[in-house]
Amino acid sequence: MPVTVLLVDDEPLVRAGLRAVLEAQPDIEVVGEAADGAAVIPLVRRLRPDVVAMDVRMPLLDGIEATRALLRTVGAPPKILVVTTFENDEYVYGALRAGADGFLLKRARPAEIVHAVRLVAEGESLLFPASVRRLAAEYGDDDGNRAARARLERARLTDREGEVLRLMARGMTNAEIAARLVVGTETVKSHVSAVLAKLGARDRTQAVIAAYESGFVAPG
Amino acid sequence: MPVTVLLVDDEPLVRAGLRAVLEAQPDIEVVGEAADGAAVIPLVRRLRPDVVAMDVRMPLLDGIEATRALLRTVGAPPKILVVTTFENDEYVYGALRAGADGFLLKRARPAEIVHAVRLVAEGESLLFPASVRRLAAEYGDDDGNRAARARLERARLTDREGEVLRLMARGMTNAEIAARLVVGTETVKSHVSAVLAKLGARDRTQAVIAAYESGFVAPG
DNA sequence: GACGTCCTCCCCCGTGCGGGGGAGGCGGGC
DNA sequence: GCCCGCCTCCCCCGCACGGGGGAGGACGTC
Repeated sequence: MPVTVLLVDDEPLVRAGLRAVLEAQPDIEVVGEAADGAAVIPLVRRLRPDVVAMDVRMPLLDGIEATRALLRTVGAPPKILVVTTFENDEYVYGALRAGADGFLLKRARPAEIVHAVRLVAEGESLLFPASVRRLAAEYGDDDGNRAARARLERARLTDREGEVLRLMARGMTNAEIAARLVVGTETVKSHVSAVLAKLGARDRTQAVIAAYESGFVAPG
Repeated sequence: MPVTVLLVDDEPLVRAGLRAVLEAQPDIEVVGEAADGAAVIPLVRRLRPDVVAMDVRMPLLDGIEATRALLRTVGAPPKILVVTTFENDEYVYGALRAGADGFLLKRARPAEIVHAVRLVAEGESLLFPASVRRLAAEYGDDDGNRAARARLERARLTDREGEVLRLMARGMTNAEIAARLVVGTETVKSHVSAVLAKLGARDRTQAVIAAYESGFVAPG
């Protein structure tokens, strides 16, 4: 009995690529595709896939909301493999908290992609090897997944800080951010300082760079 | 006689996607793949494809250098279709100047991708419709391609300015950039001011944002 | 009730940044 | 020959920024 997979990504090219890679395996079958998160639930109900390979950044309903919705509304939900372009994608951790079973980098080699699908299908939790290893090495912990998640939770920006960082990444000054959020500039300065500290950034420019590099904000 | 295509991209997933999309067409045949620019020339000599679909950002030899090398060393070179993630990618214009025949966004729909390959195979020059239309509208010119290229040439950063912007996008202060380039800080300030003016940015943070948004620098 | 977290706002203070000027040298193009 | 673009460096000046420190109120957890 083959592993059945549903592909969810807004880029047709990525779907075609995943389909080509996965269908080359005799024990994996792609049973459907969706271009946005909103279409996922009815498709899962109908197709009952073992695994959903889901992009995090999508129109209408993103991967986090789609994951949450799936686990809430579908009995015996499929395993959810979050597909992303960047390691340390802010959204990925959101998706993991929402209940996703693992994530996968788009730049992974076909063999890794296949491996990841098989692993989550078997019920294993999976963070992308490279980033897990790096984090484990960095914090001297051998229980990679759990430690990595915990650490990333601690360094996590608060809602307000994330909001401020997003506005910083749109090129706004502290005064403009203050006006937008209807608070004083001193408040914004506090949040900015917290963001800089948590991100290890020296100034707002470095913070914005970190936001782009981590995928916290995306170009385009 | 089908159109023969050689795929050049460092991401296996993108190659698989392009292959799946193009091979679905009876009149298009993918005759080979390469993962970096360095492998292109021998492959072109051997396979003689009609079209090379080439990523701009690649290890070893990027799309610009590969394009230049192809046109210089191969008799009766293939048509070159540059594949990119961002519109207004700095490298794309470099590739066009180097002699590429058109460019194509990765997020294009399969039909557009197929269309683009057919078009350049027939000898048409092609810039991605959306960006051409926007530029044409913006500058009130109906000769889209030519005007767009000319405009982008004028607003183009000088070599030094581009170098400075790249270092700005790595979070460096003016003093650090000056040390790196072995010039005075006043010189760097001049270049930074020029960059801000040409990019319409208010400060270095906005300039770095523009660099990311335009694909001048890429995350990851 | 005590504690922690988050959001809010306040002070002082040094400085990197960017604007507005100008200017010299050097190369290529007309 | 001349002009123009580019790279280099210089002056003055205002200010947004970021560090350091503190503090109050709201909310939830234990």
